[in-house]
Amino acid sequence: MANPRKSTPPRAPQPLTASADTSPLPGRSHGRATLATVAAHAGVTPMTISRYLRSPGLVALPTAEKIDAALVKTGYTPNKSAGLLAGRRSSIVAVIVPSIANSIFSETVQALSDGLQTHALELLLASTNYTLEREEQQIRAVLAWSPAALVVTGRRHSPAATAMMRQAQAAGMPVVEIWDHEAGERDFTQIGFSHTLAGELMAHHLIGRGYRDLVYIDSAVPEDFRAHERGKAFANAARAAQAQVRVIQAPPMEPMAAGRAMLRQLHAQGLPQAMAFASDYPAAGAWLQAQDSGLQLPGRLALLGFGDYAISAQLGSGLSTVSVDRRAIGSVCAQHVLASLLAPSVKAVPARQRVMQPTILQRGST
Amino acid sequence: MANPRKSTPPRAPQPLTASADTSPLPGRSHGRATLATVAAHAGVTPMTISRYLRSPGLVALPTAEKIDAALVKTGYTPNKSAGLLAGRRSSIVAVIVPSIANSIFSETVQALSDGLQTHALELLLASTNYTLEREEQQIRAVLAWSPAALVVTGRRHSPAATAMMRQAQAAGMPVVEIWDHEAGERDFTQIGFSHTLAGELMAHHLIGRGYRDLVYIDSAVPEDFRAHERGKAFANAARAAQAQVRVIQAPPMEPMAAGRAMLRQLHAQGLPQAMAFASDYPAAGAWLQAQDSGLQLPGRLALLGFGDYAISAQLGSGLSTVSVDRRAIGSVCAQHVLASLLAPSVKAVPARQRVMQPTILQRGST
DNA sequence: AATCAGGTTGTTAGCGCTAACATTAGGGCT
DNA sequence: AGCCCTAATGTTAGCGCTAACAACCTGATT
Repeated sequence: MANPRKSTPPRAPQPLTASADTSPLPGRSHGRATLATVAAHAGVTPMTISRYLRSPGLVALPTAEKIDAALVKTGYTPNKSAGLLAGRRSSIVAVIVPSIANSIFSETVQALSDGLQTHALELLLASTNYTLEREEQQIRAVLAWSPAALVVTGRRHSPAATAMMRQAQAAGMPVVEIWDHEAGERDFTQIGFSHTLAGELMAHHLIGRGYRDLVYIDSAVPEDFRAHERGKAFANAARAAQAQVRVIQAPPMEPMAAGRAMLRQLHAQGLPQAMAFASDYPAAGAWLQAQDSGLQLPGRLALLGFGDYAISAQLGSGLSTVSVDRRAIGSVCAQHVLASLLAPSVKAVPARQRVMQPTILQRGST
Repeated sequence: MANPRKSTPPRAPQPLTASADTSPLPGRSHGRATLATVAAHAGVTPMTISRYLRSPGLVALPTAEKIDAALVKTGYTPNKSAGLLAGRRSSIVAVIVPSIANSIFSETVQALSDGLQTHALELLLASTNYTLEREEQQIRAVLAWSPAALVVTGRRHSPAATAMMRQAQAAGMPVVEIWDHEAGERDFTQIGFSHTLAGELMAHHLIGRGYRDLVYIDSAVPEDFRAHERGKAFANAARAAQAQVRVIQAPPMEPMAAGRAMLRQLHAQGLPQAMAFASDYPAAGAWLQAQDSGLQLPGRLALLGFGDYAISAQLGSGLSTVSVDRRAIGSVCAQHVLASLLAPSVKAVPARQRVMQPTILQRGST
């Protein structure tokens, strides 16, 4: 019983594909063991191994033990391509973000990845560098892998990209837009917040605290639609409240340095009462520049960031900012995808929106 | 001649797999068009479409035009799983990092991704949360997709993980360890630098500038081997130079806050002459805390970070740090992978090491 | 006119796996 | 004893694609 060979000799004729019994090691051709290799070792059919791997409860205990041994001995690694081709069930989730390096997205991706990993889903990640053209290419590329779900950033896409997303969704694939939200009938599930709302929130906060001469420092990236949307809403809300407002595009340099540069420039030409930024990084840069210039915050100048990055809490009495739960976007997205995949019917989890609320985090700079 | 139909009527009976000619739209079963769908539309064999897609020069011009039209009409998207299964050529590169959110790695991943995208390679990304156990799981998971290459972080792996990596490499897959380097015979290509060297560099810098009572604030993460290695080397080098040195583990909190906390604590129990950190974040936190406490830098206390993050250049007269080219690690890795894949022989691009040199970036804090 | 080379397209056979159904062995029931 | 039901395993047929080779059609060569 300890020696399994005792009961194995009178086994099936096992002509198999090729050798696999000549060498005790993994398969032949290109190295890896296949189900057939394992099956030969365990004295059963490949189908039984496949079954055992996916629902162990379906095979008898003695068989299971033989299979376990064979699995270890052969060092079997499943071939997901073959599995996907035959079974039409993918374990890949495709995620497309503007930038991997930008911590605003990387935390979301991390949370998403964590959520998926517990269910053995893999992450196929692509970045667009903030261009719709690249996004379209990337969507095309990842769809070729028949992912279980497609996650894209934002609600603006090229016509071709939208068409591909629609078709994928029609074929039963969950398609999610993260980091954005717009009211009304939408084609896809959105998990995010309204950047218009966020921009208004920023304006109202500053106006509410008495600042009437405002500047919004916009993102230097042309296709950073969400930052522009916040800026536009900020300006509209400010004007509606009779405040003076300018929207200025940041110079295309490292964000914190850009914040410093903008403050320096405005300092030279005349400071507004308050500056709002497209993200906490330039705001932090401006904060540091203000400190270096001996500007009293918020007495002489108020500063408002966006995103609630770690640095904002660390700067002196704190940088006021807009808090958006970056990790929640990722984890809610993971949950949504999992729910969609487990749903009995494809339509059971329709394009329900998950709206998040950005909130003002008032600290010492306003 | 212009009308190819002239010679086509007496063609093959083309029974095909199924319909595909009954409906002008994409395939049937599960929505997507297949090569057969396109072939039916173009009046040729699937093989010809396949050929055209991979090497357009091999098909005649009139045929190419028909195929182009059919491609557009059917909205064909290739099925990479099937292609991989049949052709054994993967376009996936698997990358495993400790953390996606940590900007230290996300910039490397971004550079890697950029490098791969130009050659139509996709990125399968997984994170280990700094545990070898998860790393092993992730390696196992990504190998199931037969990636074209495997990139892991660091040189420490579980025995099973190492075995899988060895086997993959033996089967011809480039396997790369990034963010680390150790002299001598190694199993895998390494693209990174020696953390021992970096730690020594930090100690020598501080000692060279006259500081003799040192503290290294180590990472709070137990399996952040590289930070520990730097700390150990730092301490050894300091002791070898007759300096006094302590290694203290940071509290497990947000890195900048941890830096502040450590400085506060040391301030209470007696400050060393210089503090070195496992990364720029806690160093920046300490810098801000020092400023809030009115501590003169570097007169009363010297601060040395690691990583050359953007913030370090922005803090007052600057935070001295160790510069390591995070993006270069990613782009060199991409180049190496591409070279390996294009190499005629698998052995043509062997485990050649790419050693990078960390350098001290002296700024105002030391 | 027969031969041949080269360019172009078709045919065949699988890659490794799983859905769907078929088969077999045993156990409880009337 | 005969029957049916369930549990366990096997068989068959492909998923969509590509490697390898076969076939064909020119036009040039002898």
